Amino acid sequence: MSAEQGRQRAQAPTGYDASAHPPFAVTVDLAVFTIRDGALSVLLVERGADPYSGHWALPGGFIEPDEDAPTAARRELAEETSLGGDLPVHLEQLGTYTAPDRDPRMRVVSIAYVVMAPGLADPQAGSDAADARWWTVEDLLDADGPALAFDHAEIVRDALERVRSKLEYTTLAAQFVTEPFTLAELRAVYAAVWGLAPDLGNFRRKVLSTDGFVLPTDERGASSSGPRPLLFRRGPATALQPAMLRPQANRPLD
Amino acid sequence: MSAEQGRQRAQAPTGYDASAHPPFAVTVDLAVFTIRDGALSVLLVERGADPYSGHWALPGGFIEPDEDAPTAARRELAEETSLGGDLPVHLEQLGTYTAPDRDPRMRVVSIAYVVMAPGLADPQAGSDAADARWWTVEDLLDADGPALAFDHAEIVRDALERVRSKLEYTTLAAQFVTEPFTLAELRAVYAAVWGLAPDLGNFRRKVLSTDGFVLPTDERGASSSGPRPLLFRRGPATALQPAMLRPQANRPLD
DNA sequence: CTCCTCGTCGTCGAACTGACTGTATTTCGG
DNA sequence: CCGAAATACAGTCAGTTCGACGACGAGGAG
Repeated sequence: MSAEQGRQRAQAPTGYDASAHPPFAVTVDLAVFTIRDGALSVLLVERGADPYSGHWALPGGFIEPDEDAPTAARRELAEETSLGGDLPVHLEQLGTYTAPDRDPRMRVVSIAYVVMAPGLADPQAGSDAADARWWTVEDLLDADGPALAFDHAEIVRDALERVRSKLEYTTLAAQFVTEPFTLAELRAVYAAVWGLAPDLGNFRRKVLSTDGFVLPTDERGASSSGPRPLLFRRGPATALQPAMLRPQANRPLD
Repeated sequence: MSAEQGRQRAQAPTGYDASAHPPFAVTVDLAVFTIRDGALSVLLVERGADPYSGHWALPGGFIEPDEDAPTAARRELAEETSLGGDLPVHLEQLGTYTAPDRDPRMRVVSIAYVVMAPGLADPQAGSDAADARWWTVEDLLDADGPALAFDHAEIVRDALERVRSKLEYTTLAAQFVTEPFTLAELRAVYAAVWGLAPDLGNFRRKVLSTDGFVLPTDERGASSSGPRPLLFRRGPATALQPAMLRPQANRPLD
């Protein structure tokens, strides 16, 4: 809501007294995932200014006066990764983080977004960041991994869980591979995100029997040894029904 | 994020110039669902001030300087429904709505929450609202239903879809009934939310075979005719694995 | 006493899954 | 040129869950 407060504070119905409300800054933060060398990775930037100078953080920035949050997210994504809005990246809102002390300077609420994209190039440190690079999730979550700025460790945890669960019941894995792709490449996405590869035969059966998950082409890719695998493109389907379960989570009712 | 902008705007590292950023107001809006007389219903308040004076809207209000969004949501909930924080209501963040022109007075972003609670009493119009009452979802979505203020129609749509899908793969339905409850009452929740009741026998089998969904008591409730049904309480389980599918969505791969 | 309602329990075939085996195709080492 | 290794792809089989449906029995209404 927004207008109830006009009533609640007994102000003039049409006027608005900004001083009656605490000043908020609103930003977007991006948890950008890709798969590099078979490992699920997140894009982080090294902060060059206080607070948290020298710490790694999620890319992000303020929402401009005339743009909404998705637009701001796409703009920041383009600035940080040279990913244009035309690339088939998946971008979805994760949640909003509002702890009053999450930024020591002032009251900032951050709208976090999850981005999933096929193998991206190494970023160059933007003009505003000391450094920028991909971190594998494994390195990031390691005990002696970097301590992230603000509450970004929490955001990364939530984003990771979102990605992992979305692979179960959507066709989102196809967003992580470049077209055309083989089924082995698609399976490698699941292996990288879940840490455990689904059974090869059952995976093929599931993907191919789900109408519109992948579209077969009439081409075959290269092979280091063995038959040349058929190439596919992304299909129009978005939901997986029933879900594809993560291998380790298969015994929920025992 | 929040501090990147310090860099991006080349400000002093520790200082912060609020005037460099657009002033945002941040509110929470609540989509409170309950089941009354077998119908899924949403709580709305009638606005008593411009803009949208006379229109129905979701309850909500500003976030105070020293509280986070969940705290603000609980506070507004208590103010609007006399639901204390002790009642077993489910409250979860739905998403944040940021269209620049969603409030004609100033820039407002709203963090929407979904609340699910057992049958609630009729609200009395708060001191700040012209009126407040429950609307059945059916009446609300009807062609000649009320036009909601701001973008609240969109929020209600999203919230409704959230509730419907959450019933599929979580034990959330138990949050809509008062303890102790019968399986028929629990099934009526699914019927009200989905608009179609799951098969009785299969529903029993699913609920009872899901460990920790409901806990049997040694009491039986009243019955207008027939055997007296066993009473249950909510169990500790939260996830449903595999999911319980909405009846009309059972043929996804045909 | 009888009808009717509804809680409870059981059955059956279809669909899906996990685990596994088998076969064909290609490259590479010798 | 030939065999070994690796890989794509197809198929089998038992176990589980699901939708659909029917049977039984306890209680109240007429």
